[in-house]
Amino acid sequence: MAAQVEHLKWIQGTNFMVDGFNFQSPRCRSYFLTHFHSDHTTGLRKNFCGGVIYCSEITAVLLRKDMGMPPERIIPLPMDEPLEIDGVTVTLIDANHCPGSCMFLFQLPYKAASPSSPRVILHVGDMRWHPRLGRHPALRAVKVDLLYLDTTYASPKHVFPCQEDAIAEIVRLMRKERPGTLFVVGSYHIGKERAFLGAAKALGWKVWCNANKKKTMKMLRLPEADMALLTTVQTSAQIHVTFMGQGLQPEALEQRISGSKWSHVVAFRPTGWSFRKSGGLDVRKEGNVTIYGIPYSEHSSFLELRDCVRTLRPSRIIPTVNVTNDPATARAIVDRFADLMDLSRDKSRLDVYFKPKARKAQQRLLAYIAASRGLSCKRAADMSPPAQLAKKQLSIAGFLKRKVCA
DNA sequence: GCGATCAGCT
DNA sequence: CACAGCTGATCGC
Repeated sequence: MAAQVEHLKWIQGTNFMVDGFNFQSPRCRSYFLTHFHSDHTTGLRKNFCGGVIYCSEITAVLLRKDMGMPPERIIPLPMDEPLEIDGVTVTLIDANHCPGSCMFLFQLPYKAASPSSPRVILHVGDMRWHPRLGRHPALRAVKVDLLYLDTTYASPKHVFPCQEDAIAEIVRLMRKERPGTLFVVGSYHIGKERAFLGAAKALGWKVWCNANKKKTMKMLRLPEADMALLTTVQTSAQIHVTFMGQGLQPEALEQRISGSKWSHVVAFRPTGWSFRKSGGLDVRKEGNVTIYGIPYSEHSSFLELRDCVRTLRPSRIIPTVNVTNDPATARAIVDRFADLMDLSRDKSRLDVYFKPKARKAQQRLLAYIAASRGLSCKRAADMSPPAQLAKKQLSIAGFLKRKVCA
């Protein structure tokens, strides 16, 4: 979850906001949306009037047809084409996260930036890094000063295979099942499409999804051949697509095959969190229901993050995910992350912010910082009671920044 | 009472 | 724990 913290949304030195629709300001008339997931559209409604919204063409279709936003507020931008907005050169680069997702590369004019402030800024939104991104002409042409990074898996324990291998694993598991088995693949409103389409393609099977999901998928400009795999007639498909939440509960799966021609149901939960270091399968069996966790991820693994940072060599990084967590995660970002990413401490800095109203997490983070920087826990706890922390957001953020980056 | 926001859960 | 997104509680009007 991208934390709802204003510092992570403003692009420094500009009047631009990225995925920050809940932070309206007269200073900002230009909003940028990286992709159409609800935690990035927080504060955005169809009658949003904070300013114009720049996004990819696919995201623009979703804003119009799925959210019902009037087209005149939306400015769809093509990928890979530098354009000037308010004197800043903006380039959209595919973020390899979900359909329509993009990163924004901002290049500020020299005159606007003071020598110490960043001139080249990359906000990745949510991203799955791939070595090919390091060869992208727009990225090769610049030296990134400031990188807003999707640090969802910013710890060395998060290793998982590429998507192709994760899909191959789904296919292998489907092939070895007995006849009469229905397969169910979990999905989000947008996302995980390659997991079920890839498996269906490999096996030559049809995919059922409900009418809503099909309607959404029509907006994603998927290849004709992929769309042809879809059917809304349940009995003609051996693979069903369902929402990752309730749809993958054993009771819901049981329900799905009760009274049907299927005797068993095997479901797949495609998420990076399901990776097992032991190499063993993440599997849950209950009667005629089997649920596999598949390490199919739409965020970068730790090694991919490291490759990203080593390729781009940014002067500074602002983590946008996982900044609200417990002491162990804070340590991962502040210490281990910096070490393993091979950043030189004098030239690079990691800014750590926290969610103003995440009271428990906030207190734990303060306690951790106090402990690790030689302050007493008591002192940190005494600084402000939780209710006042929200009001003191700026000064506390400053405190954290000084302490963590010292 | 309503919409917005948030913690908690999966 | 996190993902994305739902639910129910709480806040402000």
